[in-house]
Amino acid sequence: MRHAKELGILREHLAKHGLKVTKQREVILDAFLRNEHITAEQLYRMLGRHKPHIGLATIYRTLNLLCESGIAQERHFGSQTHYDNVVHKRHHDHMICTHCGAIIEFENCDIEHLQEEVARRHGFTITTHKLELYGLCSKCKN
Amino acid sequence: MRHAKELGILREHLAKHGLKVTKQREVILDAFLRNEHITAEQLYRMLGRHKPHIGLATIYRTLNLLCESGIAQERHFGSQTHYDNVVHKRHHDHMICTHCGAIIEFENCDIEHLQEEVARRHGFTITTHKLELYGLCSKCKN
DNA sequence: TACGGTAATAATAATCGTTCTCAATTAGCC
DNA sequence: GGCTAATTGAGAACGATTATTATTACCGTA
Repeated sequence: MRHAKELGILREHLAKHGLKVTKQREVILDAFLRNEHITAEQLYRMLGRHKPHIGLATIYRTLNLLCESGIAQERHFGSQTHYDNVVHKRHHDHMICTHCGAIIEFENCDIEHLQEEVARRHGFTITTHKLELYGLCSKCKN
Repeated sequence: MRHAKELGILREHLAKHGLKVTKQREVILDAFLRNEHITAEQLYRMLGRHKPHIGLATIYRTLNLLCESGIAQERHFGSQTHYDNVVHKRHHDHMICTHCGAIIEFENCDIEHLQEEVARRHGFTITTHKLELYGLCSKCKN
């Protein structure tokens, strides 16, 4: 079975809240984990011809469960909500080209350390963060 | 006249794009600048009993103009879009308590320098950025 | 000051992403 | 296997934002 680790995390989260493990939830988890980040709509189309048809509402419900259990993280970008895979992949931030829409990922430990420092100074405990740089990518500078 | 500087910026932006200066735009700009950050809905209620009634659509249109001209910056938070005043106030980022919803502002030059460095490494030119730290504020740690 | 072209407005309808409702189905414990 | 509560899919509903449209306001020019 693929994604055994994440399936375990999800099962545990469901058990802890008296919820049930269903075929749909397993299918959605599996499809979700094949991508870095994805929207509900994309998942819906991706699972379009799956044997038991999966409704859009179920996908939204399940993505929310994945967020609660720490497998996914939601990010508001444009009009849609994107869901990031945060288990296998290290945390990363984004540079977004305001001209062509390109998204460049990066990670920087120094920045994260400074964030921790700022938070400590305010008695704040960080659980997660979001950093987005907007501007022009190398191709669009002309 | 209050907010003469920002009015000048807006007028210039409008002129450059063949758009017109209207009473509504001046009123909305003025009301917008009285706050650190605000939503379209809040502005709408705030201007509810203004002499020429101002429609919600006009507020959205004008806020978009303010963003284009660099006077405002939009931020997606929860389901609504918040608009930040960025002319008088220095750029600042936010710590958001996921328990009580408190928003703590901060600014940190070192982080911004590191952002520039990362961007340079990717041939990216930053025009603006957004940094949000999520977690628990000092009051909610219990 | 009046004119004329064009943009802006208010009201409303429409759109889009997301959530809710509800009857039918299914998981998980006895 | 059967009970009970959770889950599902379909479509309606929702809320924030944008488009439409007839009317009004701006502003350069005469």
